Amino acid sequence: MEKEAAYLKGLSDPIRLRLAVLLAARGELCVCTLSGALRQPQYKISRHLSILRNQGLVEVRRQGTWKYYRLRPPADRIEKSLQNCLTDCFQTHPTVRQDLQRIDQAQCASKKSRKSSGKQKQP
Amino acid sequence: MEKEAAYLKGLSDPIRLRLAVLLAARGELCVCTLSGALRQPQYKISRHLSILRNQGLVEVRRQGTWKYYRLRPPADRIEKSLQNCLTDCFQTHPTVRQDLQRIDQAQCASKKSRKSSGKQKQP
DNA sequence: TGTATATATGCACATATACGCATATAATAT
DNA sequence: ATATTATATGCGTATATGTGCATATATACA
Repeated sequence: MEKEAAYLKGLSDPIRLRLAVLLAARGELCVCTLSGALRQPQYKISRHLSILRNQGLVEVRRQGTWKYYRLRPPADRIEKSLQNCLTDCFQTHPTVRQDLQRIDQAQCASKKSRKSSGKQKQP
Repeated sequence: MEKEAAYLKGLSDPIRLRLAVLLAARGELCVCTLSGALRQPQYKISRHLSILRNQGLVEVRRQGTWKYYRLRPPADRIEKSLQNCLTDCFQTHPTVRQDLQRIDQAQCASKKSRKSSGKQKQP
């Protein structure tokens, strides 16, 4: 039962829970987007993502200087059920709605005017 | 999101997770039964139950010298979904099966020969 | 009253956790 | 090579957590 408890422990911090819910909602997000959405310093987000990663909750993809995090596909019925909960139950939570809204309005580099200058690859 | 994370934190320890799953399966159990099922000292079980209680996961009923713990009815969709997971997904876990088996074979006082002497009320 | 059983808790200790700050690493662009 | 942007991490610190042991509390019974 250690494994399952560890999975839940990964979600047992407010910051990490928000991160997981956002990833469940959007599939894939980079650190700076998450940092903006939660209005938390980048180092804090990076740390929590690395905790989620160590416990097998998320995986990463690199694209240029960005790293895109996503939920790892569930390994069993329990993980699947918990991820369903992230998707189904948490999306209406006020905090989550705000976080998602900030993602949509984000002026993060991956959306911002770098596009106009065309000086960096876009995701 | 603090509240939801705290709920998950309650379940994020192996002992407490097992306790919650057993309560989900059996509805109501006393400390000595749980102590026997998990093969953990009584004080440890009491402590973890009090943690679960402080975080609103369980409630208690007293009957004579025994205290019967049960899951608190879910307060929202999230808690409901998580409790469903305890009931649906965890019941086949080897550890849980063993714990349940020990409950059934329990020689705990609430099942034992006190009944024959009739000296204490039975649950 | 005193005894037995069930449950809870004070205490000390070791370990884990979350945090902020500064800085390191990595990729890209000039 | 240098600068810029994105991300990760070492360090110190404060707090939380889980544990074991001993003991306290509470109820029931003789």
